[in-house]
Amino acid sequence: MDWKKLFPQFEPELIGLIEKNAVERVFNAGDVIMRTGQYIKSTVLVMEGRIKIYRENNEGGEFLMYYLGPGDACAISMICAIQSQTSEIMAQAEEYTEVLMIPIQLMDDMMNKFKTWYQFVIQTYRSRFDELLAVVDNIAFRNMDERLEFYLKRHAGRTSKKLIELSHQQIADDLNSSREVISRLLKKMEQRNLVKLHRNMIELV
Amino acid sequence: MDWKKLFPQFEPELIGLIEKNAVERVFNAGDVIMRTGQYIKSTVLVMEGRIKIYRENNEGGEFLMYYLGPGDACAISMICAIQSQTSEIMAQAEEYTEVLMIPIQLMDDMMNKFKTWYQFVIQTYRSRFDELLAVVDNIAFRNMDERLEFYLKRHAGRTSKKLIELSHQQIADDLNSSREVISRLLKKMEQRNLVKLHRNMIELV
DNA sequence: CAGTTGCTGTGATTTCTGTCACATTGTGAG
DNA sequence: CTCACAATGTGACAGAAATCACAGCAACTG
Repeated sequence: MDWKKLFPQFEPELIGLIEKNAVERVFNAGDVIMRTGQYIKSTVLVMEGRIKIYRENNEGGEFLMYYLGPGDACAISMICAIQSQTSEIMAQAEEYTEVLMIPIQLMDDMMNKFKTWYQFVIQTYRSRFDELLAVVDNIAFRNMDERLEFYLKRHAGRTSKKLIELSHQQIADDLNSSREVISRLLKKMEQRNLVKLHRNMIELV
Repeated sequence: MDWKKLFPQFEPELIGLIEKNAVERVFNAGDVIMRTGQYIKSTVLVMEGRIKIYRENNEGGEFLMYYLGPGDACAISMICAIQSQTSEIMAQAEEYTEVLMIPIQLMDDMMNKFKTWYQFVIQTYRSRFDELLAVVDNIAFRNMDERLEFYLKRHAGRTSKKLIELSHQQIADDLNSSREVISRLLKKMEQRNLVKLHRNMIELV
């Protein structure tokens, strides 16, 4: 595994420590990686794939917060790991995904010894906090049409493709909306020449 | 100032360092402490009073995220301070407020030297992240009536009073709603015997 | 006390979104 | 090809909330 390329800032000693202690795990598309209320015992580094971090409410509704990709770490797993607390979110693999699980016992040590790790943790907090702020902005101030555009752009940005392979139902779930609403809004976007609609796929133009 | 009582976990050496370097600042009700886009040069510890952390959008709407009280620290100022970045939020004193401003230059040093500081920072991140999660839950899954109840309870919890001195307009602003909607919902709550309404004041029962 | 100002109550209307019902279309299995 | 099923399109309706219009009421000012 050449996961070190994803974290070029880490010093060799830190990489050695991680390699010696971390466990590699693999998930397939749809696998649930972390569940609301679950006890956390490791910090997660993403090597490959794409993890969806979302919130679930008791009535079956769900709400996408953000994605983690290669080189990202789960901020929540870091916080919870350090304090040995439970998580309040769901994490699910969107595609084939490989992660490194670092036992929480190492966290304190790594924070103290390695400046690059400490900075990486801070950077991770900052990024996730910002993403969460963007999410709050969207649901607080924007209507569904704008939220949908934001969603599609973010999705395209991640995969850097012009093609988004999602059904309307999946999008509706992520936005905690309903399929009909999404279908209608997408049709309007098509009429405005922003997208082209295909089966199970949306093309940005 | 006996601010040390608010942070009993800090070791004497850390307290000494803070006392030597931090600047005390005072704000009156309504003073803006931090503005969107403003450059951050200090980490803020709250000694007394109450600070409202909220988001503003370009069309004049605002949206309350959470409050900071005595013993709290501003997570955003910590993150931004460490990375010398700008903030994306507004902070405003809700009442007479005293804070300690710790220059960012000290942050790295304190994180390395003092385990209690490091743990305090982590604890702060965790708390704010959780609060933000609760906010997301509310706007994503709840209607205005439930959000209003949550808002009132949180407000009462903070001040540990049964009396909430706010106009309907202020509440509407915090929830990014309109006065009429809030008035109507409060009336309904009064009919359900959850509150009593007075001028500029709401009484929880 | 009269006048002004700000807070609250309430109806009418509109927009956005969610829900139900059902039609249509694409795709793969047999 | 035909059937079955999943994805999509669309109309009708319902409910939440924003907006507009205006009335009543409390509190302060001079």
